[in-house]
Amino acid sequence: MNTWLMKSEPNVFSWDDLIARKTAPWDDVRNYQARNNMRAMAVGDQVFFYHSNIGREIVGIMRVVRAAYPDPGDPRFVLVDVAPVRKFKTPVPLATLKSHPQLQNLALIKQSRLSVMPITAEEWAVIVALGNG
DNA sequence: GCCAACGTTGGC
DNA sequence: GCCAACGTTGGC
Repeated sequence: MNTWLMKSEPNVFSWDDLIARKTAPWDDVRNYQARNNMRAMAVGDQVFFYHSNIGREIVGIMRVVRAAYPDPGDPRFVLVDVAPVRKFKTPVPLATLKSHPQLQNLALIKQSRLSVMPITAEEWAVIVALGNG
């Protein structure tokens, strides 16, 4: 199983929206690097849900329930379907990630505009511990 | 609201 | 194929 992080602006699509939908396509990714990461996802992979712009924190964990398929709105890009796994007891803010010695290589920090990125097993474990989730 | 970073577009 | 102009993302 691989692990990932995906960003969404919560005023557009939030964790609570995902809970309400139960499962939802992750759409509007219009960046090739992010798309390539989505193509590499498999059913069962786990994904951190990060609220960008408003909140700026990882709020929970979701899982991939359908692997990449063409975006009907633009076949150059793809969608994956996701479902919630659990919410963090303590959301993990960007500032905490930035200040953690074991998280300095996060693409979230080094490539701030990338919206879909891989997370290593080590980083995953550190962040889950920070979130008490 | 500003602006740095950076990806894309299009003229040449 | 280069690169200037432009648009977008997202932190601050």
